[in-house]
Amino acid sequence: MTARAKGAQTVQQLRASDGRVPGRRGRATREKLLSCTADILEKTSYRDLKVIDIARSAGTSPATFYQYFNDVEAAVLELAGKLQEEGASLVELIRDSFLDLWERNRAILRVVDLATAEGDLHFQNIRTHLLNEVTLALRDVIEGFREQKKQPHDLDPMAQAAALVSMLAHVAAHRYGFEFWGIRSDKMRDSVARLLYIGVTGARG
Amino acid sequence: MTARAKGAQTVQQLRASDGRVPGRRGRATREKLLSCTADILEKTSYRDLKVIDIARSAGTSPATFYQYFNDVEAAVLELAGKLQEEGASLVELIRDSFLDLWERNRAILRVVDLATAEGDLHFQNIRTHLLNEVTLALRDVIEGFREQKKQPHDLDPMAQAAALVSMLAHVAAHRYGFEFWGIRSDKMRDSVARLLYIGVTGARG
DNA sequence: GACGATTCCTGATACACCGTCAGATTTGAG
DNA sequence: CTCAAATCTGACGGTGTATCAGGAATCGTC
Repeated sequence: MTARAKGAQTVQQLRASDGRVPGRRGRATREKLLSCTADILEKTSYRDLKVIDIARSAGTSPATFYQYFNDVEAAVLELAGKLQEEGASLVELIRDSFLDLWERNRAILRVVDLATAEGDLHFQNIRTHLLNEVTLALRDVIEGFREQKKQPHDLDPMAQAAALVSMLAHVAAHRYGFEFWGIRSDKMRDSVARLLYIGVTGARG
Repeated sequence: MTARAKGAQTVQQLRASDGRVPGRRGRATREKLLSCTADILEKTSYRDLKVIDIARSAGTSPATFYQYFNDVEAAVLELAGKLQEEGASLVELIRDSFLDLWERNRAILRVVDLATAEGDLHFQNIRTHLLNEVTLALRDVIEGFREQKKQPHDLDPMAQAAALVSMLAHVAAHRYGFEFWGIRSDKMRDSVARLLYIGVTGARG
């Protein structure tokens, strides 16, 4: 079992694994390493993501990698963390861009999913924050409909919202899988939108 | 990138990596290796699942492991394959045991999920077969309600079923995550059941 | 533009795991 | 008991991990 990242690296001041404060060049190679990590993650499985490949691909040596990250997970964690910023505007995307966000970052998001399922707290936080806003926004809307008696009284708006977001997330993650089943993606989107609508408003399709 | 399992091992006759036909003892250690793999998968992350650990834990050597499996993935694949048999009775479990199936095999199922997302066909098939019956069963029921004009005419029953199964699968996979959000699991179950009911029948809660 | 200090990078290294093979050991049928 | 098939393992070359000390580039300053 490898050690997890020991300290948050973006909190106060960016630090290398020793105490150095990175300058222009340092940050550049750091970024390069990150983007190479993302690239490789697109092409190979998470299990086969190796430090040496990242380093090679970035035209540098493994030792350099460890200058900036404690291990591969730390790099992926950082990539995932960047999604949080993107997730801030996620609420507006509910209607039909939710799938696109997932699409653009599917390589990272599936690792987030796995790590979350495996109980890694770092990733769990990211996942939470990423979906939190959507879920909360949905909850509020559902709450409104419940107060209007359009939804059952004993319904928990947060649970309902979480169930709906689960559907969104899972459908997004397995987007291509459905085509394999002979399901047209526009039909899929229809069903998701419809269920979302019904689940939120309590109305019929 | 490691090689994927080359041939199905359970199709005709169980074969070791050379041409041997395993006997009593051989199958025993094979089983032992499998169960140890499952055990370790419970405790450590998929990424850190090492052949040497499995072998040690089974009281044998890495070389023995390779006698029976091409790589770790092959072992996990086999474990996942066993779920297909269990999945055969999955239809009956729709109402409230779906989550339990996931629970009992969560370590393996999350790997199946990841591998599926990463496009491994072996795993994709297992996932497909595992969820296939449920989805098909749901589809038929939905189809029935559509013919009764209880569901919109332009609704694709298969897509609708897939969306609902997505919700089930995702909720099951992240069961504990919801407690972290302060969502009571009985409320969660209520919402899922309700959405499932509405989604299938087209009726209101 | 030369100097020193700081930052950056890498070769070397010790260690761990992978995947393979020849050969030692065990099993069991006759 | 004997022998052949089945089973296991020690040993090995190859690759990846993680660390460190020291060489190379960069920057501020005079």
